[in-house]
Amino acid sequence: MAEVTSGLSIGQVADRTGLSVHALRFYEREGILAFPIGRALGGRRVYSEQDMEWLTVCTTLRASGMPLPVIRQYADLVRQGAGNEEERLALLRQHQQQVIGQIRALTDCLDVISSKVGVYEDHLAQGTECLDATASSAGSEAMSNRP
Amino acid sequence: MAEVTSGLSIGQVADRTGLSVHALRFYEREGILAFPIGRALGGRRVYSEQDMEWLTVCTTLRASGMPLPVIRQYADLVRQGAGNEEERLALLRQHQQQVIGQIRALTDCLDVISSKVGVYEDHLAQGTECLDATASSAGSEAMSNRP
DNA sequence: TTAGGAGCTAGAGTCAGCTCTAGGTCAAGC
DNA sequence: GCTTGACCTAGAGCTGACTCTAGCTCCTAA
Repeated sequence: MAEVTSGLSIGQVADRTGLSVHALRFYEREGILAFPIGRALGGRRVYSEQDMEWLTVCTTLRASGMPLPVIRQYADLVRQGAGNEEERLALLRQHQQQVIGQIRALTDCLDVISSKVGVYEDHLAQGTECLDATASSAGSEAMSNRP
Repeated sequence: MAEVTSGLSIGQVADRTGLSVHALRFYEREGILAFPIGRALGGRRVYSEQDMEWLTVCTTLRASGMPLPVIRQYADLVRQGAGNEEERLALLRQHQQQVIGQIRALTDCLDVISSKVGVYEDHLAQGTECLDATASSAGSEAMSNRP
């Protein structure tokens, strides 16, 4: 394999992606990177534009909760080259649905949390004590639902 | 301490909350539960309505990413009783902001993922091969931005 | 020419959040 | 009386995703 002379060092890539140097090496070992990283004289890694783009994709997938084994699967498909686009699309669509689900779940949690915040704000504004031990609006609602 | 006779067994609570029996015991050991769980003859746990409400709060907080040490902090405040409502409110508000941040971040990720899904769909619909090796829209955009 | 800094590999360690195991109690049903 | 099943405690083990260490190389600048 020819030695690469232009590109970014692992430290520069760490700075730009926000990943640690350790994590970058770890990703490579784990087969998360779609393309073999070039090497300079002395065996140092040299990252190309394409590698940076791929890392951006990886960090997006990771940040949205895709596990490393699934990212590796996707990287494998990309590495194999043209012809498996349906599979890649299926994988992405599945993750898309999961992210939509995550957002929905978080939004539901946010509603509960916001209503608890509201309950505490009201109590504090009125200078009253919280009657309910957990000051949970769910609790008070459950109470008021009783006959 | 008096023995409790009415309430739910740990198995029933596990069924209702979706937490495992192991997790319920673990939470108790870790001080996650705001109130001491009653015990029946033989030392078996008996969960009250209040415990169930608290567990609902806990699962909401956990599901939205609050770490166990923070939930314990909150439980400590609740255990201490009235007088620290400002602290509880501050803790909840901080978490509320974090959840809002999480939703925003996930929404950003979803945009990227959806645009990649779109790219693949277009390629497959047109029967063309992906020119870009990662088939990333970000990649093609970067290309078209070049002079 | 030597000190410092960035990089290398292989492999061990860490952390959160459970999850499981071993070895026991206890109540109900056959 | 015996088995079964749900529960108990203390503590070890597991998983995912890094993160760190030891011991090395290589380049650059004083």
